Amino acid sequence: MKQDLFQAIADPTRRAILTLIAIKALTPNAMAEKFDMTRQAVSKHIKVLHECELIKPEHSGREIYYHFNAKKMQEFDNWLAQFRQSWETQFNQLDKVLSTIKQQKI
Amino acid sequence: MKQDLFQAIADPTRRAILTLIAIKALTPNAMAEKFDMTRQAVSKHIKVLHECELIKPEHSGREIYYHFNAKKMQEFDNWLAQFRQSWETQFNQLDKVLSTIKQQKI
DNA sequence: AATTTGCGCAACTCAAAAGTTGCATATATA
DNA sequence: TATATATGCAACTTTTGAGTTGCGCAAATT
Repeated sequence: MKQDLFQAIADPTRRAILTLIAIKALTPNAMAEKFDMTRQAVSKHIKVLHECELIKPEHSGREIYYHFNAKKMQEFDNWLAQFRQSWETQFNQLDKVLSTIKQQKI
Repeated sequence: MKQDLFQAIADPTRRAILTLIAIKALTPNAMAEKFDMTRQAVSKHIKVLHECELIKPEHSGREIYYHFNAKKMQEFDNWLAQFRQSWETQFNQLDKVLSTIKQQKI
């Protein structure tokens, strides 16, 4: 099943996995040691992250190191872009209010 | 129930609502007209978005205009910050590869 | 005052997702 | 070759979430 990017990062465990491997690639076992759940549960999260290409496997013998795929995460950044103008506008309006208050004080 | 910010944007309908009201504040009825679902279904999405403060209500008689809260959306930007270094690094590495290929062509 | 309209809340159904146990496969080690 | 280790897959249970119907309340309209 093709996984949705937003769905993938909705789970706290998966976000924690991403934070971990953004620093250093890890094997499923290494990840499982960090969380209070079975290896299989972590393995399912890995599957979701892999299917939406947020992580990439690197095989090394019988171990699999999963790497963070920054390129995919940028899609989230691109989605956020549509709102950046809004928040800049709203902050400009806040600036206006603040400077108005300032003037009233004087 | 206190809603999770990432959970809130996991649903496509909720993302569509955010995109809509980032342009112009809307009432629940106005939103429901845009989607092929009942007003109550939209109302539940509004509840989720409101609980995590991604939207803010403005009462006007019996109507409620929901506004986009840009400030809250910035928290995603803050979360993404931890990955920015990763993807700049990964793109620098791509640049290296590309310039290596370029040199081989010459 | 009676009716319509806009909205939220509660109970319910149904589907999906998180987590478990058990098993199969491939690689490493004794 | 036998055994231990690393991983993925399938079946199952439990939890969560999306959507519906039905209801009640408050504001507007008649």
